[in-house]
Amino acid sequence: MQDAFSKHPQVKQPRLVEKIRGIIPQLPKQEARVAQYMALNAKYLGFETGASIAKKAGTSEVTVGRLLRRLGYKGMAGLKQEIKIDHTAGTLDINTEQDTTEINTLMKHVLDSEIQALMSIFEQASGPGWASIIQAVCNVDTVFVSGYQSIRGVAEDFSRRLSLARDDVRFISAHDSMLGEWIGNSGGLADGHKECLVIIDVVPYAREAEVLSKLCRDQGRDLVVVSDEFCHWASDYTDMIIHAPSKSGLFLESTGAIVAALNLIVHAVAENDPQATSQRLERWQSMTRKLRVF
Amino acid sequence: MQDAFSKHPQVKQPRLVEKIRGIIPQLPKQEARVAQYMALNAKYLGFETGASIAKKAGTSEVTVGRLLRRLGYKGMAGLKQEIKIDHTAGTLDINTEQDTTEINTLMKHVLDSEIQALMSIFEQASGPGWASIIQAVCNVDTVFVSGYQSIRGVAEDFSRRLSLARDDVRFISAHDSMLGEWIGNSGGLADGHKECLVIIDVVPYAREAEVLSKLCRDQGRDLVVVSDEFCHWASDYTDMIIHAPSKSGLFLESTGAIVAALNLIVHAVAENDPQATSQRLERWQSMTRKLRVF
DNA sequence: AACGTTATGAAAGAATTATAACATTGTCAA
DNA sequence: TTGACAATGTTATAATTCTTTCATAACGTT
Repeated sequence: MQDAFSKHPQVKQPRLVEKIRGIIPQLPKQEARVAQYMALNAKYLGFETGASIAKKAGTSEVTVGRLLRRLGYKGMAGLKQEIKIDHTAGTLDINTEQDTTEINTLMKHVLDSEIQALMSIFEQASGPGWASIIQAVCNVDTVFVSGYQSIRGVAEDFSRRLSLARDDVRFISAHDSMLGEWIGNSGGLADGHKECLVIIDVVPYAREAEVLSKLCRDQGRDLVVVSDEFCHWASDYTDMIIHAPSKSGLFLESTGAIVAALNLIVHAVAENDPQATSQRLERWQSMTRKLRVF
Repeated sequence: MQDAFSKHPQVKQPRLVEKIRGIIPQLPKQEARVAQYMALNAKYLGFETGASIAKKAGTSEVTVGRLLRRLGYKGMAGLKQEIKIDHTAGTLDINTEQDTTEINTLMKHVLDSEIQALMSIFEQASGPGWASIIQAVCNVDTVFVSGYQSIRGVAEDFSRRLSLARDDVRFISAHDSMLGEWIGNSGGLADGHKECLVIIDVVPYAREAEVLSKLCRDQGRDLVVVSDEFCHWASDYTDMIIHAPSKSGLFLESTGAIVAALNLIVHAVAENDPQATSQRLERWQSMTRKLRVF
């Protein structure tokens, strides 16, 4: 696995095809055939295997391997890796071309995962579901936030920051507060009063999260779940879900993507009514100044 | 939530994803994870292999195979075939170019900043100062952690996670606890007892942070500061500083890089004594199992 | 023609991946 | 608790895929 992250494409045409096209003239006959085939079928290359390409190009497996190596890939696996990256990165062509100073392999790998995770988040934040999530958080009288264990703090921070962007944000913890906030109206919302709950939960999923979700829906609140890529329970309760990839090869799962997603939500909510927001910020600053916290 | 104008291939959801989504609720935990992963990464499934999916989903290869068969495919090969068909039929648009998400300019810019910030962190984590920071956190009897305002939660999470990697980690908050932890020995450490403090602080810097830092040094503790790129005060007290870029163009500064840095620290500490760590994890798991939190 | 250089595929081997059989663990109800 | 049964991982095995080595063929150069 050669350094993947420094290779994100800037050009639309996948590098692969470019590279192949450029090199064809200098190739020996058979290899050129293979190259030609690959260029033409670049899209399907992911499904091919060295052998299958060889057969279709009418040559031997060995030749395919040789070409691959000549192109600078470490065999078929390497090529697939690159294609895959082309796909992820192709959707948002970002300039990541930096020469990063020497970083060891694990680090490289982790960094790559983190970047991928980030990209995934930004994709989701540009996707069709995003707007409804933001609306759910904006057009509501009260927003509740909850999170457990290893990301509880992140959830609390989220509620703090969201408070800077809008009114009536509360962090709740079923364990601590016994859900006093929700027992008001005999299990339902007051008329005309709209609420929503943002649950942040990662593996190992908290028993509490699912229970709370059910309760939330039963009482008529909107539900937004920010979770990791393995969360299988959320879709039973809502379709406003953000899946933040967390698998990065570290001792504990990474929470970077979740944080990024939450940051984006706060931003979007703030953007939703910029004027009100800047007023809020001002008031906040003057408050903190009086408190002399800083 | 199906908007007609979206450029997204919602309708195009391939059979595969449908099928998976439908069956997830009835699946056992691990298989559900795999299923979830597959649904989320349907686009890239073509490049994956049974083993690679297993790894990324954090389960064993066998489970993947079982799921595949449960879904009606004859193993990995069968699935790939189906994908290939879907693909050629244009259902899964693996095709890079158009029809992919359009991310607006701000987003692109923010994403770019975030990535840069990440890279900066990873560079620092490979630089010369890193080792001493890790040593400071490892070779010490007690680690204190503190953080304020908008990243207080992050700091708390860090202390929770660090607790999984080593003993005697405590979150302190001068305001809340009045520093009871530190008034023991008339302002100094007991002999032979080594302690260190990790302060996490971002702009606008908390008055408390600097005071605490001074106190910390005066009493003979090591000090690590994780802060943003503007932090001006930390270098007066220590040279173990991580600067996590936070300027990203969002309404509030981004905390992604800080979180990444903290994740890396936890990992490095865990790595420092892998055996002890895995034992700790085990004990933790059995504890949580007894508590039935999950 | 003699020679070296490059191109190529065959066969053997190494590595990876998929499947099957078995063992362990966890879960739930009596 | 205990026992039955489902879930999951382990080990072993088979199948596939990739790489290496080597012998031969093709080509051009002197």
